[in-house]
Amino acid sequence: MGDDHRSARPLRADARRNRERVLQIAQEALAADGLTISLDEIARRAGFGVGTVHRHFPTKEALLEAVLLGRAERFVADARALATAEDAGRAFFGWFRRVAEQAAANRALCDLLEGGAGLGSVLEADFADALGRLLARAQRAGAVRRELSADDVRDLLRGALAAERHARARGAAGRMAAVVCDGMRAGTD
Amino acid sequence: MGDDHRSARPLRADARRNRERVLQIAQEALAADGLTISLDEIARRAGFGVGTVHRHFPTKEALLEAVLLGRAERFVADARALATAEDAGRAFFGWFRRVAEQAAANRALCDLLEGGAGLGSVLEADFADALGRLLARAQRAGAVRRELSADDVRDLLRGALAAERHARARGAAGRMAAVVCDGMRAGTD
DNA sequence: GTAGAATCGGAGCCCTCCCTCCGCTTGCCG
DNA sequence: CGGCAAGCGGAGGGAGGGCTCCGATTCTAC
Repeated sequence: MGDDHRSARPLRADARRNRERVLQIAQEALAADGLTISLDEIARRAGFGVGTVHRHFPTKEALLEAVLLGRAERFVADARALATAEDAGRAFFGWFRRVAEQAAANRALCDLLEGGAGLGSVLEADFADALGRLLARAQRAGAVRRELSADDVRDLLRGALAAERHARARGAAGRMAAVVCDGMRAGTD
Repeated sequence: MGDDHRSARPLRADARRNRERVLQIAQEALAADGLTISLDEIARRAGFGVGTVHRHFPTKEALLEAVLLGRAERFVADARALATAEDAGRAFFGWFRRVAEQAAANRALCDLLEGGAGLGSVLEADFADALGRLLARAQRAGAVRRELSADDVRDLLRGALAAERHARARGAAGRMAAVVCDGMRAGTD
């Protein structure tokens, strides 16, 4: 559901440049400071007035969507691409760790995936679906414990994200997600 | 460090009752809604004016401390009591799971333990110390992977907490922390 | 070069929070 | 019971966040 243009006339050249700059700065600011950063602060960092930010992105949510939705969708696409991978266990664990590690590098993305249906309940449904398929195959292949449901794994991903986010700040990236993955493996205990 | 009274004269009977009631309602409200609940809302639920809440607890932080510090300290005491337990592995994992499960039942306690040094940097130090001892013994006993540092475990606890908190809302309490514990066990993979 | 449309800046509105202040009420001691 | 300190309620100050509005500015078609 749409940005805007396309139906109306194209943006003026300077406006298009400014829009790009807002997007760029917002992306950096969100990655560094998370979803709670204020639009005033983003405008300040970009060197614009608040009005300019609001004209291009009418609400804060619209800006978040423009910056983050694509990234989150990539995780879903990634999961779908692995739906028929040879090694179902490898596919599942690889995806899980990749999501945890990549999201951990971006505070806003973390906030988004950790939170409930904060942004895009549609995306959340797709995400759950893709995760469910990957999990089911991995379980049939005997690589993941049978008793874990898709909701369990969704919550474990939230946990891995929280752990990775903090660990990353101390230069221990990747290890926390690995521990959680080992916990999900079959035959442990 | 100190509530208040004791040095001054004792509270008037009605004031003491009211103080207890604020504490009681605040405890429930915080458990249900987390650290971000407003003092106005707590006052409203207790049936008092904001002024009354602020007289008994001069700042929001003071109220949080009165409600939560004791609970968090119990975790530290619990860890210390287990410092010489027979089975070091059992002691470590039991403690880890207990913290994750009990805190998961209380949103504010979760927020507190997940966040950095939000409240009581002294407590945080004690907490880290107690956790470190429990971990070191469990590792010497071969029950926990050697490569995990105390900071790693602290972050994994944050993760387990986040996972448990969400899982609890769907009636899957305890399972998430168990998975993380299995991931920390030695000899996996 | 110029007129007019598109864009911009940021003051300012509204809302939510924490906290303070003070006039009114209430328990308590003599 | 009377007086008064202790306690109470809640208006409102100050900070900060989202969003709007409109005069000033800048681009661009002609």
